[in-house]
Amino acid sequence: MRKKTSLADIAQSLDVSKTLVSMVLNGHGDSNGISRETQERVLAKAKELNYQPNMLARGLRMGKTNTVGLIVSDISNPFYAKIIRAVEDALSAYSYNLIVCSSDENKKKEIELIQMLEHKQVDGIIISTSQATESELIKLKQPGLPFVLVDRYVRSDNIPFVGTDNYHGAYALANHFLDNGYKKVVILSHKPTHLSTLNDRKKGFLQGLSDRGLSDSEYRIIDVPFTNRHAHVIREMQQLYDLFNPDSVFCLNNSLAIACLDFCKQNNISIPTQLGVASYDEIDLFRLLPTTITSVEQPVQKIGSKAVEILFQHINAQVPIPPVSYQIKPKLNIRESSAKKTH
Amino acid sequence: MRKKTSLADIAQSLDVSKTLVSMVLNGHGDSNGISRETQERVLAKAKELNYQPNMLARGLRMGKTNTVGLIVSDISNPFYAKIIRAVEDALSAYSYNLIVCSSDENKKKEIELIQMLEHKQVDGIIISTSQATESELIKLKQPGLPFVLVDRYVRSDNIPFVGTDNYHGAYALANHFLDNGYKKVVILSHKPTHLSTLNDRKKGFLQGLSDRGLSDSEYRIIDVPFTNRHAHVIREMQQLYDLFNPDSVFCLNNSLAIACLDFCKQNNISIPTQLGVASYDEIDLFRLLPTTITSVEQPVQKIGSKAVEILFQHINAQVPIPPVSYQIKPKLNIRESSAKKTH
DNA sequence: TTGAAAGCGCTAACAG
DNA sequence: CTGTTAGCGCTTTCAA
Repeated sequence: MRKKTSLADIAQSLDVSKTLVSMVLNGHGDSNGISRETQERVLAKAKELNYQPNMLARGLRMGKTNTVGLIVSDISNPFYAKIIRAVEDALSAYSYNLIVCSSDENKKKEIELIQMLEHKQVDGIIISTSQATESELIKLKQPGLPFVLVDRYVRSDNIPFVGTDNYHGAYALANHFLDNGYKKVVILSHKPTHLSTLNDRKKGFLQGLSDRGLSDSEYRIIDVPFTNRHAHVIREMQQLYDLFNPDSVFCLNNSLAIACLDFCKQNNISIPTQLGVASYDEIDLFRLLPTTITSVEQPVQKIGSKAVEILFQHINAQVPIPPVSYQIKPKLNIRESSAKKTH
Repeated sequence: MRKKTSLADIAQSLDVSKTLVSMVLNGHGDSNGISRETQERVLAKAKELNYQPNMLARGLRMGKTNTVGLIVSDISNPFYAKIIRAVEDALSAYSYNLIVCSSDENKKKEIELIQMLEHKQVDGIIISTSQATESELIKLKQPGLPFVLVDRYVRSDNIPFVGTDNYHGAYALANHFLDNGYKKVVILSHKPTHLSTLNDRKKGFLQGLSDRGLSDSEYRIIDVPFTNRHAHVIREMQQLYDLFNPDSVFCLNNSLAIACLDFCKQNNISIPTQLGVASYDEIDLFRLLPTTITSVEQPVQKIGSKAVEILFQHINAQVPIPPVSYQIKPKLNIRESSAKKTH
């Protein structure tokens, strides 16, 4: 196992300086007026010795790693998996790579991850935070390290954000429910609800209901904890179903929707004849089920690429630039699971 | 935007050496006999100046980055998303992080990614390769850089591998199909089929059929390209359906299964009464659909953790250790989509 | 108990 | 056209 070849090795075996080799290998040969011939000797020798640059050394020297960090609550959630993919693709155009991390909705873990990324000297961080407030994020943030929030925002005018307009997405869905005759609605959400996404969806939906005159007695909210959410949904839906006798359910994210479908399955509740169902967040299979599932679909591709675009504006900025916020309109996929009520 | 604090800053402001500070901060204070008091002064000052270690510098010096690379064909595929999550969790026990990359079944891209990871000095690489042979991988591999193959292997005794026993998983499924009376089977796969996974599944399934005396005229194989696979599946299934009049389909991975479900949906083909369906690879929703989908489920958790375990055996090995292969048995989820044939 | 000095591999002023 | 030098921030002999 021979030692890896470095710039110095090439320089030495050619009897030139490291500087020269570095210039040539980085394509700055011409601009530094290095003779054609010398350049070719360098290139040839580099190939001969199978030279592989050491990005650590380069990064240390240049203060730049061409790596960004991405933190989400769970990379195996299909929604985040797609965001990650979109971010990866957008980054590759800049020759950047991605360190991904799952925070499991755990603030402590999230903070540790941010610090770890800073220690690894990433050039920027994209994060779907589980923090309630900006203060902790700001405190952590090394001055000058670009942050972009995706999906979830925190009360702040100091950090750029890219996400969807959850409020209006849910509002539109509420109208759709009412249009189709539903009037005893269950809202399936999480607690503690410090997440901007869930809060906005809930607010938007409730506003939608109340704007059409639905009274408080005509809906119920179920808030399940994040841990063991599936089982909680099943149990609480079970209880509420007999008590409240709902005609529809609005699931505030895809995990909750899956759990809700499981509940229906287990209890032989047919959708939509016995229960109308809609989900925030799309899953590929939703449009392929025998009964297709109504959903609010977020433009994941767009979110990812926009987040990267903004991140690079900050990375490349000479002077601090003001943070911007993008709220992209989601798309309402009206499908069979929320068909006009017949019962 | 003040400069970040380094070891030197702490050393200087305390009038001690960088050496000492380094020792203390790495917990080697006691073992180097540094006085309790000095240690505390260092720790206090580090906190006061908000010292954040620079892992680049440390990595350069130590030849170790505490980072591994993971390459799969598409990180947004639910199967890989789960593998990634499992790997991430296993790595976090070692305080390691993960750079993830999608190769899109593209050899050239894969090779570039491997090189990029080597340049970034990752301590090891886990890869679900799209290469046909080991030669290219071996050629790339810097001597001493640990590789572990997951999911897909290449003909080789030189690189450790962790995956499932695709042959027997598919073999078992063939038996299940025959047990339930299916006898005109479509096998839905990809071309070019250089992937060990698809090849083994196909072989195992065909062997299963032939061991029970099914003749060549009683099955058909559809091989679609990777690009635009969904549309291809729909089109080719369409054609074959009328011609061959199959009673069942075995989809060799989850993307193909989704496309197949779409085909059935579009053509109002009811599962399983008109067409039995099974998928290799599980998707959460499969067990929640009104008609649940039979699948061969791979132990993703186990694959991820085992791959990491093996990787670290190699990373920590003083002398080269022989590569091992793990083939984990998959689980056959028999569900409604392949119920006993009645027509 | 502590420090000096060297060096990981690279790039960038500056000098010739 | 090319080389010298310095230094990014850290760890590690070796010496005191």
